[in-house]
Amino acid sequence: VAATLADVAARAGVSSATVSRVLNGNYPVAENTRARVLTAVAELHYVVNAHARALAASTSDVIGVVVNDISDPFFGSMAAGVQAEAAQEDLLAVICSTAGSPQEELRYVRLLLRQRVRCIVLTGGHQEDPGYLRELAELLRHAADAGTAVVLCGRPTVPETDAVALDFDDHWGAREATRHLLGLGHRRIACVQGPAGNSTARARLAGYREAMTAAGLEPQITPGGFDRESGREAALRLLAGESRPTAVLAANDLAAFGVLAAARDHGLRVPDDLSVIGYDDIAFAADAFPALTTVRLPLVEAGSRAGRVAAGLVPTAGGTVHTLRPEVILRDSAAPPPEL
Amino acid sequence: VAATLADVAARAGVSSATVSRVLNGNYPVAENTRARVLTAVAELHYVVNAHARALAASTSDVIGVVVNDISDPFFGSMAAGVQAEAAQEDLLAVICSTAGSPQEELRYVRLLLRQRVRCIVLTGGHQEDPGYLRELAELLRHAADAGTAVVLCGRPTVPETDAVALDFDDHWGAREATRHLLGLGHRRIACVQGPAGNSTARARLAGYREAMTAAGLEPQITPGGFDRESGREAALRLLAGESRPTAVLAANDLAAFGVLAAARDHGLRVPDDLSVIGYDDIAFAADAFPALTTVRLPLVEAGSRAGRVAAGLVPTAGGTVHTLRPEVILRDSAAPPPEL
DNA sequence: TTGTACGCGTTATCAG
DNA sequence: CTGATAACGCGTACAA
Repeated sequence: VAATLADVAARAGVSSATVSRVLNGNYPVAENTRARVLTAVAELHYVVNAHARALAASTSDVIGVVVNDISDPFFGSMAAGVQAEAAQEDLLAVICSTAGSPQEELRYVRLLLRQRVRCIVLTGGHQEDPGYLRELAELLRHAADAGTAVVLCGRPTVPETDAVALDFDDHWGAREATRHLLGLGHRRIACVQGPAGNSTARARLAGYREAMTAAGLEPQITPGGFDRESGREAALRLLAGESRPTAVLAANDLAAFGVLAAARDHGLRVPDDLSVIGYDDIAFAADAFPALTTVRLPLVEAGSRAGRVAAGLVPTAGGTVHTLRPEVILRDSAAPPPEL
Repeated sequence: VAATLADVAARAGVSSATVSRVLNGNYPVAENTRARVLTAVAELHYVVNAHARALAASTSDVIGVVVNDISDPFFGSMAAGVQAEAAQEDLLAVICSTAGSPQEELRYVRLLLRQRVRCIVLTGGHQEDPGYLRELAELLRHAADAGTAVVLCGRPTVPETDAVALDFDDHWGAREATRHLLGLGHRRIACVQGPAGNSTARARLAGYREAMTAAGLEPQITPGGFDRESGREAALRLLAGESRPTAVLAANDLAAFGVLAAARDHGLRVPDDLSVIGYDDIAFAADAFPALTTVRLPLVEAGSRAGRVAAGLVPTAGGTVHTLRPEVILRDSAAPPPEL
């Protein structure tokens, strides 16, 4: 039911090759035949078949973006950055949500590979499982062989691979955030960890650890996650336990929201009784109560840069790693500890 | 550099047809030849070419989703719903952000049409511009002719079109929210409008109007938008003006966050001095200060349903309209007006 | 159960 | 400047 090049050609009284030429404008065509072709195109409501084009030209107009959860602003912001940049080049972005499952991620990479996408952007920290990483590395090498570039956005490089990485310096960010609390006079600073085995969570934890150790303090770490509920549960444990902390560094902003909620449930005022620092600076951090002190990550910018690489706008040596600096944003959720 | 069916066939010592058959499993194949084929596939790292497959079988494995802004949780949630459902069927979702521009929307629909996507999901309210709607309707008819279904998610039906619509009853929701304020004793209730010409904004405004008129009250409407900043500016105007309202119904939660911020800047306590109600109930509404009273929309569910239709899992008569009921969520930002 | 051969809609090469 | 025509990689009747 859809018109083809041949249909248009027949109607315009030319060969299909000519139609192709006026459509792509890459070869000279006489002005009047060009006009005839264009009317035929309009009359038949002709629409190029991207599959046929991709097959013949062996190029695709789509890039793939893999995220944990597209409704999470952390990923949403990066995806938006990628998408915006892709749009500049008339590229389409297929977005895949893995729910944090490495297996799903591998599955999606395979799916994207058979779509012959121009490039695959993997966002967010990876799971530090040797088996998974080996499989991923192998997949990425096959991708490279097949001409599909891979960009890592907000995630460290994958060993034995020439994927370009745009990583956040989370070690630095968490260390600075912890130092800020230290500077305010806190000594009992707890850290709500991110998901076990997540590279981002590990980097943040390491930064926290470094700052604490350097200050001669004992790290106080409790398991958590990157979602609000994990943060709440972790905080509940922390606040109920012995030696309650005077400050909490959360795995990310969502977890920090959970910590804030738990503090409220415990009748603690933030920041008077408890200081809380988040991580990421998603858009809503400023609207939380109190406005969340946090570590800002240039999420959209990272996405844009990844998108530009994906679109082939910037020449990149394989295996390059670019590190993006976070920034501590001072708002109202962190203050000096309560007097004793 | 990528292996083809023929390569695999050669290596396995069979015809390419046989390889195709074992890959698709839709025809009987002898167990040992099947094994030979599979080893060849593995050895050559063969990956199906989705374009070739789509061309030959004239079916595609991708659906298109058009949103205003993927980093906005309103759209992110719907997109997540669609995506999750698509994933069940091994479908990929290409997500396009229009930034609210009707022209961009049309452009993306065209782009998706040439990708021969299975289905296009258009999310969120549309612009009520006759020219745009006419063009859209025409495009959707061509889509139908070409076999591409269209689902409207969170948006009213497009006239002269057989697109399936899943719409929210925003008129009802805004009316109930307003009634809630009325019931609390408010008389001076203002409404921060959404973007001019947006169908969703209009429906919400109409609901507000109806409730006010029924109560014999004068509507107090101020231009706004669906973003935080618009809400803040609108509230600033409202709070600086004569006859300051005791309650504000915001166009959506983001705008409500802006209203809350403006109230803080004015030294007004919410809800003691000013009640605020949002709309959508995005995940962060509960973390705002005070926790936002709002109207919950089943965003993810709407997305899932749209996704199921898109995946062809549910038989749908063309032109059907399903209306989803919102629900007023009582939290802490709305209370009786201050004593005079 | 397996192979042959054609068609899917474009692009690109090569004549003219 | 334009027209044949051969790929592109796969699905699928039709035959064997």
